[in-house]
Amino acid sequence: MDKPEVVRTLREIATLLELQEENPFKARAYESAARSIEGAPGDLEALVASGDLYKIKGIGEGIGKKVAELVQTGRLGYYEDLRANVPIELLGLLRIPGFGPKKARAAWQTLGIDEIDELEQAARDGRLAKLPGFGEKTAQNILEGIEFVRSHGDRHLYSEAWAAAAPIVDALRELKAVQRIKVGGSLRRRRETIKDIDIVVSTGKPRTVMDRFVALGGIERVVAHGETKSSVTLAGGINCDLRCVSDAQYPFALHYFTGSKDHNVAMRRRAQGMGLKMNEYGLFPDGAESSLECADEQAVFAALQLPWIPPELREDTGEIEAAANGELPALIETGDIRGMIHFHTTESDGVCALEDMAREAERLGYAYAGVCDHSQSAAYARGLKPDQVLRQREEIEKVQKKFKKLRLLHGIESDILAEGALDYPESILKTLDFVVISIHSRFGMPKADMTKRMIAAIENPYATILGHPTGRLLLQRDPYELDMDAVLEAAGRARVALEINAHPMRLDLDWRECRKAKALGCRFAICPDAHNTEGIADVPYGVGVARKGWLTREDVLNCLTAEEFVQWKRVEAKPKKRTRK
DNA sequence: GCCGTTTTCGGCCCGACTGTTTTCAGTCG
Repeated sequence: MDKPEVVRTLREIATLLELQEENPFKARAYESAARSIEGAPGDLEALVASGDLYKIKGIGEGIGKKVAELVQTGRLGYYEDLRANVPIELLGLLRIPGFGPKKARAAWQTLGIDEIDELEQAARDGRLAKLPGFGEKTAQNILEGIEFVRSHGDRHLYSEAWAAAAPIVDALRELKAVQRIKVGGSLRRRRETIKDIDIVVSTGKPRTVMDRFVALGGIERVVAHGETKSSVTLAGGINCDLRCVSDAQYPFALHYFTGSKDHNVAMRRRAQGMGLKMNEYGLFPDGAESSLECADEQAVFAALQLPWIPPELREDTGEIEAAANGELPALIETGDIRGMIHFHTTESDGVCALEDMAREAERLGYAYAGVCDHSQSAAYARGLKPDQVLRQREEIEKVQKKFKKLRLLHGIESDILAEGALDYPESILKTLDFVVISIHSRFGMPKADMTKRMIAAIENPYATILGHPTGRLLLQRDPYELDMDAVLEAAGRARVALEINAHPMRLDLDWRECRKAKALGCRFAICPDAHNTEGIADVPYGVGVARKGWLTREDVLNCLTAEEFVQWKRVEAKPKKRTRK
């Protein structure tokens, strides 16, 4: 069993223990062991073999043995026993916001509920509200939570969909029968969540390709198995469609199945205006039987007198017009990013040491890296007290000596307190190279108060970057109530860059806000918010958001050199007096 | 179940919020 699966199993054990009302600290021990292993560099099998597993913080006698059993045999008796005691469906119910292990256990033990429809029924007919510790309001909240889960239930994170699609594409590419292959759909357009995976193949032998496709590993169910289209449900619950076309049709099919639907409609309208009919098989001059020949997607656009439009922009938000006018932006690329900004270390809630994070940043080719641990109010994340901030400065100087190419910057992720103040006095803030300001508490404030709070923080002269501006967790938590326009305007005015948090569950700022923000004079920072070395590799997800938001390298702060990055606010913030509305 | 310059037992991150209670439990970050 590999590392991700071991981590998942440990997390599931923690949840199962909570459901069984075991010692809560025991559950937490499994949770923290899972986190440690997730962040531990190196091959898990080797760690087990060498015994170095036990050097990892949080792994002792008990869990160590269980991890070894998992790695070596792929099974774990302890885990299987736990699962036998609790209906597995109950775990799924915990996704409902406000419905935690205690409530789930109560509903299950007294009413026998282990399934979402039953839970909804009990919430509606009043049975739930009668349980001790429940009430009318709780039942109502659970109904709303169920609604939320349902409305997001059939969608998947971009990162997960990509992880599911890549091995399929790799496997099919090995077939001789496959001439060209590419992922299309919302995945190719880099939407933040994905409903299903679309793969387009050109081949002279569709039957061979389709037969191989439906026989691939990791498929739970074959929904359809035809010559031009097959459809399967993968083990993770994601649907995957495969389309086979001839090599001549491929560019048209790829464009068609990349979408978006609205983009396609607009493209067909353009084609029509030029006397052409456009569909997934080709571009047909009026009355003609056969399509124009286009060797690739570029040629399809050229036939409509357009430059190639990057898939990320194909949302019918003016990209065709911009293309026609020669005004498409030169979209930012991952390689443009020079600074790996916003990561956590073992000082707060990260699982890797500063030096390890720096080493990985250097290996990935970054010129500088900005550490950003949590501030003192974030007690749950072991936020840094003022003296720890000062000590971290010394630590950075020490570690810096070990690096020639990489420059380390000292930042902090300061909580925005309830009234909009930052989490340290000026004497501490002024020692830092930059300050990310973020909201981690009091999410439920009324819109007006939240907006005021946010703007007050933005106007703090030490604020550099507004962290995960909407606070959303994709498929889990909605953004907080906020007058985003007012916030963007304030950020533009105060020269506070907007973070594009690249964590796959955040992707926050939303791409839809980027263009608006840019028009208001805002700049951006694409940050991994990494809590371990592997998290640094999330940066490209953030680049995807920036590209969808029409951003270029000039818009992004951490495309600057380290010196320019540090000086950006100080130098350019000076001139005019701040005008207040 | 883990951990240890308060070390082999007794702590374990902790405070806010919400809704349920009539002083607190559950959830969340």
